[in-house]
Amino acid sequence: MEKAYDHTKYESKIYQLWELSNAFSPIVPKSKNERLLAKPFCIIMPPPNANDPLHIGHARFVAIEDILIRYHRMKGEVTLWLPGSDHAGIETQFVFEKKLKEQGKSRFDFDRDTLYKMIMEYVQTNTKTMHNQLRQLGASCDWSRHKFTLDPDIVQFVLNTFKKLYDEGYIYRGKRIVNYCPYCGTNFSELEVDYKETEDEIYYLNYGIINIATTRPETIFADVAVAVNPNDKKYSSLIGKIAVIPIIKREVPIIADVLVDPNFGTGALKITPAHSATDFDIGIKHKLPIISVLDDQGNMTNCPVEYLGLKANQARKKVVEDLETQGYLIKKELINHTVGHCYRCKGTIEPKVSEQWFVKIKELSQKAIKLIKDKEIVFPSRKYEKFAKNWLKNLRDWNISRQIVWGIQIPAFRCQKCLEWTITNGGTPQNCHFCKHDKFIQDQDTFDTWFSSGQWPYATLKTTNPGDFDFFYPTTIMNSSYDIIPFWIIRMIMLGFYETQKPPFKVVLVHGLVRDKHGIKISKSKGNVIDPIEMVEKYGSDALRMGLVWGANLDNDISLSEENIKGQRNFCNKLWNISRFVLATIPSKSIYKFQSSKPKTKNNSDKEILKKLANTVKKVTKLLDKYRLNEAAETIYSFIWKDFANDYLEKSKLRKVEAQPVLEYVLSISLKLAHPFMPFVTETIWQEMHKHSLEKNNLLINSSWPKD
RNA sequence: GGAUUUGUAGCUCAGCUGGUUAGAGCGCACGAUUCACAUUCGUGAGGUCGAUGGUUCGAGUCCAUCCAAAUCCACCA
Repeated sequence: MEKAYDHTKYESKIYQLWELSNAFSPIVPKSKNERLLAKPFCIIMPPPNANDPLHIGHARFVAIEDILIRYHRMKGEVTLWLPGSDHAGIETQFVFEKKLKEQGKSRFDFDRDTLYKMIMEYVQTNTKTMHNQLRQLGASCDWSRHKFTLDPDIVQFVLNTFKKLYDEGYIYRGKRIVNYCPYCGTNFSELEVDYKETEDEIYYLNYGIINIATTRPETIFADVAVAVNPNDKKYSSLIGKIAVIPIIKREVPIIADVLVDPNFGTGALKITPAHSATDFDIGIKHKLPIISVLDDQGNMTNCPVEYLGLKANQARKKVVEDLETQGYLIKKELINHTVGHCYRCKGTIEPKVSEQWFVKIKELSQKAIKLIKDKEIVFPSRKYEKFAKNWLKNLRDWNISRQIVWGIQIPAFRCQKCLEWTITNGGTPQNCHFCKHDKFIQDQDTFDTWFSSGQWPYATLKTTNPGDFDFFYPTTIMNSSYDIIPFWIIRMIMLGFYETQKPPFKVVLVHGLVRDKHGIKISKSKGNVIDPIEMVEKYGSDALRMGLVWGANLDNDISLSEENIKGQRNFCNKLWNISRFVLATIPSKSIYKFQSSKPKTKNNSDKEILKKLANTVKKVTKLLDKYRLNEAAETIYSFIWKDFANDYLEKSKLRKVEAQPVLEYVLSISLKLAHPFMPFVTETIWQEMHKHSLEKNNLLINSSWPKD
């Protein structure tokens, strides 16, 4: 063995050794009796987006899940970690369009099929990179069961669920205000809109007998009413009377609604249902018509001819000029208010009325809440349980259509004759239910990516090996960072229970984000990005993994510094050198049987270290069962470095031959304890130890978890 | 406006159901050196656990109030 541990020499070889021995692929017991005795342990990996290399956040979840997986595998449970990748709808299409733009092209240069094929190729290349990166991180997942969200069998499940939801009355098509991005050409869910404080001009306008204030004068042509608060005394005499829209001189009613804030602007609000969410709600309540003055490209329409075709901000300028010359502009002032921006392209979101597919959420979310209340789904962290329940409680109907190509096209077919919709689970229908016509056009929209990933746990297990679903479902643990609880975790609970009448997982293990060494959020613009693969190459996978669980408990965000990773690299080297010391006196050619059971001894320092070892085993086991990975890691670190190396090993130098059995025993148990955290260095040492062993295929990964 | 969380050593953070002199890593100071390891070893400095009250035999831990900070959600004409 060399003087220092050089991870670059061993890591990829060790991973190959595991993969070739099928160590990651569980064998589901065939007979009923065997199955009753076997204990399943299953984690479905949150499928990384197939559009970019892995970032440090992925590395954290890989570390966490791999630690748990290896621990349970060593405990003898039938352990499956199922890897996957996510087509990640809008995200991926956006990343891809950025690449197109670099080549001076756009999505409008291609037809639907071509664009889809191009993105698919791009995604497949990325997926390969991602898989190799997962290998570099040491992920002991079962590659033979890998699934992709656009695998045909997965897609079929998603289509079936949509059809079932439709048949059972959970799906409807409705007019709603959606967050439309004219640049991206699609709408976004509420969660995908960033609200930013913006300084804008607000214009006070004369509407005949009443004055209003607005930041969007270009939409006055879409006004259908003026509303005041019913308790606002200064306007009570005007309710029911008529206001007049400037320039076009259209008469609209003055109505009363509690949603109007009497202290804002003039206390009177122009109602524009097509371009504002609040106005839309008020419009529905008062049965007002909807007039839209902006088309899908964000150009003016349904307005006087001089504004036709202008962009909203151009139109605004011109309208304001005209209002001023015609004497309708009373005053303008600057205000700070929040405006929705597209989280992808950062452009202004245009609230827009459009027809979308919705899932009725109430019943589904109530059942999900009940599963959590009944502890059928357990959140070890109280705060994230509250977070998830709170989200479920406040969910609104779920808009699942997106106006993009990259995704699963919605199986909704519109009859060309009567324009009614027919829903299938994939194929074009034979005849229209309503008029018997046989020509259809399929909806161009695709599903929200979370609608398909929300079905991930059962869709994957039902499409891998026969028997997987029965044995592994409900899965044991779902692990994710807290930021995708609203998008993903709660959707999986709702759809999983809807489809299987069982929770999709028993435990939701939520972890925090990775931050830089000062606790600052990592972002490209701040330049504090930590590339996991760079760290692996520099310090080794084991060091990075330890760094990612070290120092902060799972719930909280973790501050990761290169110094910390370096310190863990030093720990790997410490373990390496302990082994070098222990193995130094072993004859190198003959067959050697290592001390694998607890040695009998009368020596006091022997007894002391054996006792400390037993306590450490007990403590680490308990901590791992409670998901307190940071404390477990620290316990192992401190035992190996302080108790074993600095204390016992130093003392043993005077009596090396006599102490040899204890040294061997403590080393082998230490390797087992450390293996889930630092799989590469521990396996490398194990292989070194068993070079001349009689047992074939003696892999640490397959060994058993220590008991005392 | 609603919800959640945090405040412990210079920095980043552990400390689970309350129980001796409050811990780790990094950093800092001093010292050691052909020893398995300089990716090392030894010694040490450094904290009235955000503040004030309360419960208790006993509070970093539980309760109340206050101060400071963070995150998420809603609204903004």
